Amino acid sequence: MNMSAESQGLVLNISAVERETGLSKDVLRMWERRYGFPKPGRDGNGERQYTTTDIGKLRAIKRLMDVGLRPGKIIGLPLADLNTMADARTAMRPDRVAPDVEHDVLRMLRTHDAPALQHLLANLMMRQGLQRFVLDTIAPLNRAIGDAWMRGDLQIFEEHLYTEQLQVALRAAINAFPRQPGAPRVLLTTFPSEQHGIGLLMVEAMMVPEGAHCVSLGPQTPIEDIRRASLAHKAHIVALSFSAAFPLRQAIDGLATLRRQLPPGVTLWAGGEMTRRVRKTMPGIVLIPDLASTINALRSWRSHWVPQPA
Amino acid sequence: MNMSAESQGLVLNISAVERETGLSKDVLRMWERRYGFPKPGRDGNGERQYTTTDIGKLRAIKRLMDVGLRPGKIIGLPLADLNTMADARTAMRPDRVAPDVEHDVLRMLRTHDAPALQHLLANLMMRQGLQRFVLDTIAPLNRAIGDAWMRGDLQIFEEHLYTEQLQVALRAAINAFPRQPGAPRVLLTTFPSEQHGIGLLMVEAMMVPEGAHCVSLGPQTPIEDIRRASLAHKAHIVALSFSAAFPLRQAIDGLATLRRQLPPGVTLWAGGEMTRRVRKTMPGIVLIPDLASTINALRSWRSHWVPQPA
DNA sequence: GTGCAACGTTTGTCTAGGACAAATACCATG
DNA sequence: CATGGTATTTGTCCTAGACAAACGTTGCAC
Repeated sequence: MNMSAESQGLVLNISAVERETGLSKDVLRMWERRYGFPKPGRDGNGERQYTTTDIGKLRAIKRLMDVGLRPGKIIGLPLADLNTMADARTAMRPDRVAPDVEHDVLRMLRTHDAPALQHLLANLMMRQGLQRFVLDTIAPLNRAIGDAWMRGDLQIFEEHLYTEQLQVALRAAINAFPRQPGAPRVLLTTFPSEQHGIGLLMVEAMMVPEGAHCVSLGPQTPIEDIRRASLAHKAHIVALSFSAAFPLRQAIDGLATLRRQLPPGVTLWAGGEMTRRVRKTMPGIVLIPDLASTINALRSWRSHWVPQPA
Repeated sequence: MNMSAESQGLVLNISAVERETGLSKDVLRMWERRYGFPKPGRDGNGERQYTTTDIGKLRAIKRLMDVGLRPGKIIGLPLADLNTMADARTAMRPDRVAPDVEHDVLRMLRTHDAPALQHLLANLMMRQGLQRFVLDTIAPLNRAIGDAWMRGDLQIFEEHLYTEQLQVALRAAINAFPRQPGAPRVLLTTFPSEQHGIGLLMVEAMMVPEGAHCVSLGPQTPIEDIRRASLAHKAHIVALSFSAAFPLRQAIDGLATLRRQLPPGVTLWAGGEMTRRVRKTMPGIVLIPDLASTINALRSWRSHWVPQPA
């Protein structure tokens, strides 16, 4: 009778879990059938009642999947092991954001203090310069925010608030650079099934100080539209961004198709976490494994490019 | 054999329709069972294949539902009738955005030209002033964008682009006003099941020029958190925003609960399209049926309010 | 070793109809 | 006119089976 209730006695229905974890109802039911986790209790009406403990483990799994691991390999592991794996991944990366900055940002997000966050971001940007700001502060901060969400330290809409404020800050900084007409014109976008658009803005922030003229189409542009836009803008480079979990085959097929559709003189770049999983060599496609490489790739392009006769 | 293929021969699976219309897969299947619409063809594997014509009608139905109509009443009507109803609604409203502004904004969205849109919005705002900008330009523009989406003139992510740019413009304008310490403190948010947050920003834009000190929690704040935040910020007014389709009973119950939890000295406002559907009188709750009323409500509050002894 | 095709395995999404509760509309009563 | 009860509408959840896309691995050719 007085068995210890789940911490705080909170139960969530399957919709709430879908919202909290980003895993579809179908997937949640399927995992229960196949792997036996999560195995929620049922209410009087036979409907699933998930616990906050379930949410924690599901989030950890989701986060590891987002960096390429497969659910079957990790779903049986205890939460502690999952956290160990996630920690190992973050420890692997040399770039860590200053602890006090991370702490401040999390506090502002939890109190929904958008103006303060905006002020902090602007301040850091002015101090570091746009490129270092993106590389040294934003990239690791993104990971820190993701980890905080996994631990349940942030609500999903608090993560959205972060993304939104970051976009405001980056856009303002990018717009502050004057457009140089003679510079290489770069078309930025993602394939239709790619959700994450923040990477585009970060790439743009890396390139604009180098004197590139960026045209961002936003995320999710159909291949045919990419082709048309590249012609319309007379782009020299078409750059696509892929998040870590993007289906490899779909990316390779899409890139090959796009490569065939683009004029040979147009350079095609593929960047983002996904590109580290690529083993094949793809003729006519330049892989950009991390943000810092963007600058080298641009300089390399400049040294090889021969102005085309109109 | 050579029967006319659907216009452009495009077919969409149920996931694509969910994404394009915002109607869940369950709802799409249920409507097919109950009302016989939409009745998609099937591919070799028995999976539903919707046509672009289906999408058009589904969007029209969704849009009319979002203003309070029920699906059973309208799902049998031909598309022309649905459009007539939608047009009648827009014609009813006296506020229409200037046709050339609407045209320009749609063009910029279709070409994904965020900087141009930003420039246009900033320009209009400077010319009209913040309050008139919100009332005369943004409110009708929002409806125009929604209608364009219904007609299929805009992709879903182009609508998102609009929302995003609008937020940038409004936030910048709001931040430009100095914070007056002695003014009434207004806490702005929505209930957890309410998705639409842009209304909050518009309310804030209406109030800040009146000298109010607004604290926006963003959308989806649990009732208990609203209570705590109102105490923490010593709010004089707590203002909630509800979109047109918000479940009436849930709003009334939630408002009654919140009213009981808040100190009697704190004024409780309920605004947004939904409030026009309210018939009951709710003691201790002020209904704000439209944006323009915000200013009157604020002046009324000022004239009635007696400073509380600390 | 490197590149590539063919295979088995893993994984997500789709299908069907049944059931029920939340939300609403309608109607009667104070 | 306001409140409360009843009928109807409507969305979400349930089970369990099926299949294709994505993945990793193996074997073969260079």
